[in-house]
Amino acid sequence: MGVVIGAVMMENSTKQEILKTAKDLFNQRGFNAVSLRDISGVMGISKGNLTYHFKKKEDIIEAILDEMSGQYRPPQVPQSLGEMNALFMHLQTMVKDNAFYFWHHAQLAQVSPKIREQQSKVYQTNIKLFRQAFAVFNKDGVLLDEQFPGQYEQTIDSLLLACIYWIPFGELKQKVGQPATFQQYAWAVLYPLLTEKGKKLLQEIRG
Amino acid sequence: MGVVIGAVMMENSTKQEILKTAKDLFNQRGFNAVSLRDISGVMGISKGNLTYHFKKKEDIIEAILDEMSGQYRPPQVPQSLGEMNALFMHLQTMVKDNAFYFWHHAQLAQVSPKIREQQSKVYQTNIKLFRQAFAVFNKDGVLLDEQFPGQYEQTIDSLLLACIYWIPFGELKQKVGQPATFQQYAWAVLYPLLTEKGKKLLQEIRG
DNA sequence: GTCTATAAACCGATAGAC
DNA sequence: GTCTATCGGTTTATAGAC
Repeated sequence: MGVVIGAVMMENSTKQEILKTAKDLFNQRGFNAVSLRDISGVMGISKGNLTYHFKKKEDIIEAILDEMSGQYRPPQVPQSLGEMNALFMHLQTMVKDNAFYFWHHAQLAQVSPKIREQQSKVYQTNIKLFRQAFAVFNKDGVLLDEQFPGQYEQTIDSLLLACIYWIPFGELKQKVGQPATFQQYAWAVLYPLLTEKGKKLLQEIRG
Repeated sequence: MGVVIGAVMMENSTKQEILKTAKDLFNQRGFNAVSLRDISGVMGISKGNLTYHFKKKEDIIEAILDEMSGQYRPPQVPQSLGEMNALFMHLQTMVKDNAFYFWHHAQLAQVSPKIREQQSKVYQTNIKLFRQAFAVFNKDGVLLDEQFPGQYEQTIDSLLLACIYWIPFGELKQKVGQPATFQQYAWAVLYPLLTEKGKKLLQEIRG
């Protein structure tokens, strides 16, 4: 939508170009190190033109996030450990492609209430997804019963925490050893909760 | 050291006062929302005086971190699950008292290489600590053997990840439910790796 | 040490000409 | 839509009086 003909196409192409350039620069230099002048400079347009399309830096980051969440297709509830593994890989790719966002996740929540709201919404969506998946796995006899009240909930939180902060944590590790993938963290947390049946199934999936 | 008599005491007291005020403001308003003018204004000193002691904002944050790591006593390797629980509570208190640092953990790594270096050092220290603790627990028969190569290592990473990012993650959760403590996350991750003996011991400790 | 005063360089943001 | 010009605010830095 928006991309129709001639003049209208132009309208959006500059706007889209700004978002693309901004995202690239954020990924390269970090959100704080990128000024509006940098973006317009790289693009070869004037700062005035840039602020015509986006009044504030805040508006740019919000537009990028809107685009991100627009592209994001809420995945189906995984019905098997194989589908769970696919979900982990999907999340990992998504995080990698939007590294700057997860690098600045905490800070961006402080930038605007809208971003804060969106983060909260994504968190709620994902926690529901995992809750349902855990219920399925437990019913299918691949996931152990809760060993104490709240175990599932806290395990899910550990998974989401690892997903969100995997990027900056990996950077922290870098000098010590090669950073693990999110997939590895996720299965390491989940593995001890699997039944014998579940463990065998996982081994088949991951080789 | 440095605090001796008269004039010499004065030298450091202003410097210390700046660090204390800056840290308080960072905790209250967030690192980015605090200007040098804010700090000098709250203290009732001139900006010129502030920049006499610290040339750049970067220097202030580095000095605060130096002080933090100076105060930090590297704990003994926990020899029992009770001592492990005490370590978790100690870490939790430390994180809470320096909330601003963990809120901005990823961003501060980008501010200066020195901070990045210090974070990496702390990470290395802690990973060693947990490795040794895990070995002790396994020898004492309260921790299961590794069920796959790297399980201990990745479990430790999950613990450290939760420790570092517990504060911003708790803020994200806030609207959904009451945030769990770091202690809760830590034991939720560790519990499934405990032997029956270990699980019983833990129940006695935590009630 | 502490203060005032000042200036350069940069930032986000706005107004108005074309 | 795009541009130039400009504003107020910030960090950073320097000078010099007390």
